[in-house]
Amino acid sequence: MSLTFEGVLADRSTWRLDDCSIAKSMEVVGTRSSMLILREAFYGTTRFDDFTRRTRIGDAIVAARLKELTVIGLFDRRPYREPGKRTRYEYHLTDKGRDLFPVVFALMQWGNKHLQGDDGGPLRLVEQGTGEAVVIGARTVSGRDVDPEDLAIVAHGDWAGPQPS
Amino acid sequence: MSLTFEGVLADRSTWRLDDCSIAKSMEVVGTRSSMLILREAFYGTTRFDDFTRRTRIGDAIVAARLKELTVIGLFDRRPYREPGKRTRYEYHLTDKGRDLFPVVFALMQWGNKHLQGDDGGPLRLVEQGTGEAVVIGARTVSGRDVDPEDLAIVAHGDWAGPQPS
DNA sequence: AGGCTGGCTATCAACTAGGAAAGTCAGGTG
DNA sequence: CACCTGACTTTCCTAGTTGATAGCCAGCCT
Repeated sequence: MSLTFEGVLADRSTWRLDDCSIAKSMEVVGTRSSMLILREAFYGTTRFDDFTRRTRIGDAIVAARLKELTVIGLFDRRPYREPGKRTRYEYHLTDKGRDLFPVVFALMQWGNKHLQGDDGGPLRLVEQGTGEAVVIGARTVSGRDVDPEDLAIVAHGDWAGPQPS
Repeated sequence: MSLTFEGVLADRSTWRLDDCSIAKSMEVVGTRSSMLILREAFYGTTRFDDFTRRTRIGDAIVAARLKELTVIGLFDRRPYREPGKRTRYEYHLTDKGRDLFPVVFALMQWGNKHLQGDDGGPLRLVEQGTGEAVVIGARTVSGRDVDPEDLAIVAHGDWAGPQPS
């Protein structure tokens, strides 16, 4: 499989990628600790000590990452107060953070398949209710699955539907 | 959104994740340089100097990564020879490497939406032929889209379809 | 008031990622 | 044969990630 380039991109020797979104994303969330904290957040964790216990990452790093991810806008920091305790903060995923869902679970899916024993790793994603296995993959906005062979890359603003050949 | 845990996982306080596939995946491909090299590989690049030019990563790092990713089994190293040149090697994605497709393009999708200007970044994925926009997301193996709200996590071997309530 | 607890903060050291630049080496060219 | 080129390799250096350990401080408890 290799992707097809459409339009102005067709000749690969005439352009180079400057503003790569993949590179930018990696600079924001491209660390093990960020990913594990995000994993926990998807699992419903919101409090500092739960993050540290469940990820087994040191508290200094968790504190630094939560701050950083909050500044970037992946977490929303909300005060809460338990009876008899002072005010603390909970960290809730924002929409921007939730949108990382495919990234985090595509990593899990790949690790389950290729880095674990034959059992396929400890956890799996299923649909609630039916229990049907869930996969992270490509589909068109209208909901059809897309075979990886049939994918193409276009430049922004360089596509007006299929061209007559 | 936070995921539901099914079966033995239901009480979050009784278990801790040891063998996390996300952590394992990040240790293998969790660097900017690996991701950019994979990006180029999906774009069809196979040769050393094309990787260095198109990713703008130094040759030392590209060499180290290609070797490492080949050892891990993401690339297959094949000799080739151009007329008047000596034998060189091309790096082709294996199935294991190709399976990282959702990871790489989920990162691109997220970066396009959240880290670029209003234009949404330089490149987009479409279906070849129809030109319809493509998204990376969750669906059941039978092909239905799954709303992130309706996802659940189960432990391996701990699910036999929906239970009577 | 004084001690304790929990959520951070600060410091230090080990390790890794990455850029730059020079070195190596097979093999083709003059 | 000497030279050159392209594909790496090696070395050096800087910056960032991580773990470990210790410190800080608000506010509850006695």
